[in-house]
Amino acid sequence: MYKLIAQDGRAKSGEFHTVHGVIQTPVFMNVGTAAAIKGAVSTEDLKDIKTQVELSNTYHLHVRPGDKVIKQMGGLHKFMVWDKPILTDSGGFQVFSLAKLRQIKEEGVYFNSHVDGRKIFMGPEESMQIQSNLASTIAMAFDECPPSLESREYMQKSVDRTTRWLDRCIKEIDRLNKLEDTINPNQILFGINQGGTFEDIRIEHAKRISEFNLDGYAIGGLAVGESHSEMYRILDETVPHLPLEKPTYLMGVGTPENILESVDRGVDFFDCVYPTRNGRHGHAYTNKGKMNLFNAKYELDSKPIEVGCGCPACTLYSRAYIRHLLKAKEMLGMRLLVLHNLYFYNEMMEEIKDAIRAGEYTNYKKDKIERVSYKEGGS
RNA sequence: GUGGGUAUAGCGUAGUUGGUUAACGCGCCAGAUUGUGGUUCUGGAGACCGAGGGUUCGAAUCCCUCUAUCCACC
Repeated sequence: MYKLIAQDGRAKSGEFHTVHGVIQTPVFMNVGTAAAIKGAVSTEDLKDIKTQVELSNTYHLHVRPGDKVIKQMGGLHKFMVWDKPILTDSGGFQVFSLAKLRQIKEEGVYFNSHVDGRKIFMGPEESMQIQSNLASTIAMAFDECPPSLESREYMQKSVDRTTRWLDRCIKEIDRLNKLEDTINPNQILFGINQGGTFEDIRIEHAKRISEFNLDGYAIGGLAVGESHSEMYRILDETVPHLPLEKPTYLMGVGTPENILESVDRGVDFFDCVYPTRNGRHGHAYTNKGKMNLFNAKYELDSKPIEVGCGCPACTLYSRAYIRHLLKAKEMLGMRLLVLHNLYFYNEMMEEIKDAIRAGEYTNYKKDKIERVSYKEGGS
């Protein structure tokens, strides 16, 4: 399924073949939690901004509209009219991010729905069943994502439980893929490495989950409060213990700089809310740093967000107009920024892929980091 | 013309029986956000309290005059 095309140092580029098409890596998966990219972006738009993979969320879709509704509608692909790969996150992160509303036990997690407060139980089997109903291309294992400041003792307990849960996920998805009414009988499963900032726990866990011979492996529980240098240290230590000939997915990361650094450490799948959330909040990513389109200095600026950018926003609209839309709370303002940011990320991933395949990643990375972290954005 | 009310930041308001650097919302100016709870969160600037005079140790608060404005009645 995964074909390693090139390596440049530890940076790797591959082709991941799925029933919904080929993914060229490194790739940034565009986050659409509730089966939609926030900011009024349609799946039609995604074609214009080079989206390869859309990411949705098991927990959120289970709560609303319900995974059984989506199954009856023919699965997530049909439902949202998107025929390329979809990855569904397992709901494990919500255990962590909705921490005030949960109880973790060996069998799984008890949530209170954030929509109507009703009690929900989700364990490895439930998560797999929901993801099978959604019929995503790639399902994620149901894990626990503990805060990085947890004690070593808790972390070890949590990671051991995540391993037992992975075993149950594998058994359940194998069972589900063989059922007659399964929409995507070829659904594949990625395992998730945990261990906080304890590198020995990380390494041991990476070795253990690698033995399961899954189609891909993710690193979770990073970018949750620890410093960048700690995150990079954990990647330095952990990634070599995950299979080189499988996708390596760093969950929830990150800034353009985070991505460039993580690629250099062997990661080739990413996702992050930054381009969408920051877009909704008026921030644009450019090769001259980050811009805040709310700023007064753009009031009479007739240039596009980024001169030379081929995104749907930059090919037509001025900074002044987008600033006005944002100030007036017109939805189009958000939409244009989200389109621009996703295009920027997707294009950067393409550049990264080309650089690795050309053996020029080191120079590319150095130059790109300098550009994206330029402070006086948008001149 | 007569009677009454109101004047506090760009706008709308709060300021307790007169008491140290006059508060709040919106707006304005910035900053945050890492497997998204969809207009969020955190800061900042900005008013010598309509003008002038008086009472008082001390006035946005009390008194007088003026100005502006609103309401009612002629």
